[in-house]
Amino acid sequence: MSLRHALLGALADDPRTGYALLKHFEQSLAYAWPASHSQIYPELARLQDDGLIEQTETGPRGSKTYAITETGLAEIRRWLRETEPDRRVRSEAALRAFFLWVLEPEEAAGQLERERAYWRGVLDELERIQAEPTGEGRKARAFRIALEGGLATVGARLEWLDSAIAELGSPEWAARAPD
Amino acid sequence: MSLRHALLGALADDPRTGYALLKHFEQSLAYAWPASHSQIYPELARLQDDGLIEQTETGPRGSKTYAITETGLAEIRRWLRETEPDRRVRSEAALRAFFLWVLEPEEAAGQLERERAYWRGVLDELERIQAEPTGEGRKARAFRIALEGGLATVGARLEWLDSAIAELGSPEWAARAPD
DNA sequence: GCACACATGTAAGTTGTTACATGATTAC
DNA sequence: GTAATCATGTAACAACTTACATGTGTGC
Repeated sequence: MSLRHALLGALADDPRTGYALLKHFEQSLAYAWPASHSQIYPELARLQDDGLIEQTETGPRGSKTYAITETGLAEIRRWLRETEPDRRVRSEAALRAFFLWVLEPEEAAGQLERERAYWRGVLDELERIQAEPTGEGRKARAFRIALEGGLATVGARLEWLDSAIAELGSPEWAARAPD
Repeated sequence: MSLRHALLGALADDPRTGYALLKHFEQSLAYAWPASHSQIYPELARLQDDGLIEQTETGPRGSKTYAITETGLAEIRRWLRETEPDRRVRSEAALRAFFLWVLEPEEAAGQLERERAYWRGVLDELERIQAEPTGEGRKARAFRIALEGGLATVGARLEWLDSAIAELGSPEWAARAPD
């Protein structure tokens, strides 16, 4: 039920429309918990049914603004405090690394170079966000902490890719028989 | 269809029983793609139906040993070469960082300390695996590269947790109103 | 007037989780 | 004998993806 709590957390931050939540997911939360509109809208309806959020406004083009309720705030606090985080991480990119030996070294290195280009782009984007001016409250500080987590992870991945590409280019790989 | 290719990759490495694959997932692949027995066994049956793997042996206690076929090997190569990796990463632990401000600073710091303890354990385990002697072929080298990826990621996460915990303990957090 | 971004929703299918279910061998 | 581990499977449910579907305001 992470999506439920992700939405609750985003609305605890500030009342937002469904569409604004969708954009928020695309821009920042996507790095931790990607979600599409077809998941978000029905879940918002369920959260409202359960009294954890309420619709406070109807805007132009049928947009609906939701705000978290007291019950909802209690629920996200309970989730953070009382439930054990599911620490499993799913990453197809990491999975592929295990099977690099299936390809010839040059081809494997080529794949990793594409990965590097992609994650460089992500790092640039995160650094761009980091450079933007922010407030000084706890919310802004927490956001910056989360952002630093993203930067650390992506930075480490890039360093790893550099060394992995170098290793694939070393004579040991090329010289040796497939296994 | 990542599970399918994860199984194919593991069997390309070596023929294995379903149970051995399950253990392999728990021990190494889990860091990239967790999977349970209730997903693995039916998927093996489907892979066999599709001719990508074949059962080569029936062992004690009804265990079944599978080996990859030529078709299966071609399929994993095709997957690695021709399909774009899904680079989305899902991590509840990372998600929770965005909502740290919802808790009081001391409580939030406590949560991060639990995270730190958990990831230290994972780092220890990965370092233990790294210290084990391995072969020198491409498979062993690729495995070590993947392992280094895990070590880099977990190491970066731990460094981030150290700095985040320090920041939550700083006077700015305690002094300031919730927002 | 037309393209684009805004804005929300549903439906079908796939993937993943949790629980149910069963039986065989090994170590004590 | 009994507990633990080995070994495989199914079923119900929840979560997620992709495709379908529709309508509104803004800028050119």
